[in-house]
Amino acid sequence: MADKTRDPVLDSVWLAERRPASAGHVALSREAIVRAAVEELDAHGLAALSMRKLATRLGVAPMSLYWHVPTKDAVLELALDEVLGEVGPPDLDRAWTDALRGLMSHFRQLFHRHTWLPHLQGLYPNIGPNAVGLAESVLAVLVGTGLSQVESSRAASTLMSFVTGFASSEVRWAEQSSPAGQPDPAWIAVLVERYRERFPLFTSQFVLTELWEADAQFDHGLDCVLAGLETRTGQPHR
Amino acid sequence: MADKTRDPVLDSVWLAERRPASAGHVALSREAIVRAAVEELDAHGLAALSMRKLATRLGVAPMSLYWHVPTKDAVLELALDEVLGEVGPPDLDRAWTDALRGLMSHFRQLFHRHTWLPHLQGLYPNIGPNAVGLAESVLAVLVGTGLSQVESSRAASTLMSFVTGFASSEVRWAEQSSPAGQPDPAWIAVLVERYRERFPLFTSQFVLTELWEADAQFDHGLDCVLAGLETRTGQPHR
DNA sequence: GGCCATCTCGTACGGTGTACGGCAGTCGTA
DNA sequence: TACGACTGCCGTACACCGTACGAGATGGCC
Repeated sequence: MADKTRDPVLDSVWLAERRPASAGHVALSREAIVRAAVEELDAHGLAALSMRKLATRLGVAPMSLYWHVPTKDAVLELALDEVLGEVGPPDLDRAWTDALRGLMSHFRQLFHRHTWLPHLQGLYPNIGPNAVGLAESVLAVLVGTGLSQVESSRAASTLMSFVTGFASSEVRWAEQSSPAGQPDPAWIAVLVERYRERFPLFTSQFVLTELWEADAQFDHGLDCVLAGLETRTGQPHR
Repeated sequence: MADKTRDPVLDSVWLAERRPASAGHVALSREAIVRAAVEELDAHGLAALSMRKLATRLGVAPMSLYWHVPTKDAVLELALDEVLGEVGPPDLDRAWTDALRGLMSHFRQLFHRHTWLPHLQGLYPNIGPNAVGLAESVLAVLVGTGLSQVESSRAASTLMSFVTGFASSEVRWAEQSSPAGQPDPAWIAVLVERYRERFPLFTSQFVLTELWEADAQFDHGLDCVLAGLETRTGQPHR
């Protein structure tokens, strides 16, 4: 589905008209469907979500969903934006770097809570209210430093790119690591064995235990981006 | 498919044994399948790729593919790594920032050539030879600056995170823009109309034509990350 | 010739998204 | 009160998917 001849943005749920709201009773609603979808995704992942299972979870026949929602893709698009709403507004009283750090950290946590998120990130244009709200938050902080609008936009794009890229690959690796964070030694051994001569730098990474600290890795990267931004703002770091 | 009960990494093609190579003639091979898959993906996108169509393209019955390849996911994993091989080795004679710029620029171009790439990026652990080779290249440049291994790894992660994040969202937007780069004015109008009061900073971005220059945006972001890196290396920028 | 490994394929199963039309209930109007 | 129109729910059906299973074809080696 996700493609076919469907235009990725002109068919976006966010651009289509919503069905006129009813006066009478409900028993089912777009909101309930999206909520159930998020639960199902959190519990069983993207591949396990089907319209039939979703309907079952809601105690309803499969085709009933299609009154409230035009297509399965729409459900996913709505679910994506739904969780993006969990990032709160920025704290504009703190230093701009700290405000951004807070925002980005919350954003990253989303990927941990909803590990299906990276799988959707590349699929839809993010133009839902919560996605846009997040962008607005980031921009607000940056504009507050005195940066021009163009510079702020560029900085926001850079920041968000880093965090989505980082979180996506982080989740991918975390999916097959022990809770403590170390990867499974069994396949690490296979990997190292296979690549040792050809890729010595890559394989020798696996013995550096500092690198398993994902939080430190993230902070390091974020600090780096912020430091780079700073060379353009002239504002003091930290 | 992509999930089910499948473990994302222990079932990776790269960790499984390959079928012993044959002596006799071939008529079909893993390599041919992967090549055809990339062609099909380039031409019609991820959603349009099915094992049946792939088989048709190869002039073969659907189930014949399964001798050379364990599953459809494996095909996608192989296709992903295949195109990653298009990024050449780094030019170690240039300044380290320029070497990285070259590498990252090639990497970004991959996403333009193969727009299905972001859809796969979040799905599999990238442990194919070409993915690892790319990581090795980046590490080689960084280690060459005198950075420690840990610092180099961190820097590489930051860099790659930015580029994948940037390229993914870039492709998502590009998919529904005119070749010249401007987005479709029709839905822009809808978007602006809907969000004007709530998200003034976001909506006002659309009139800033400088922001349509994706290349400039990318260079800006990359420069920013490199500048941040530099504050740690002590090496001169540019 | 006989055997075995390699490779191709036909059939079939259980799943998917969703088009289409039917049906029950509610509401606005007369 | 009668009656359409509309809202919301759903049963059936279709085309398509990934792939398990086992049969058959082909070739090299003893």
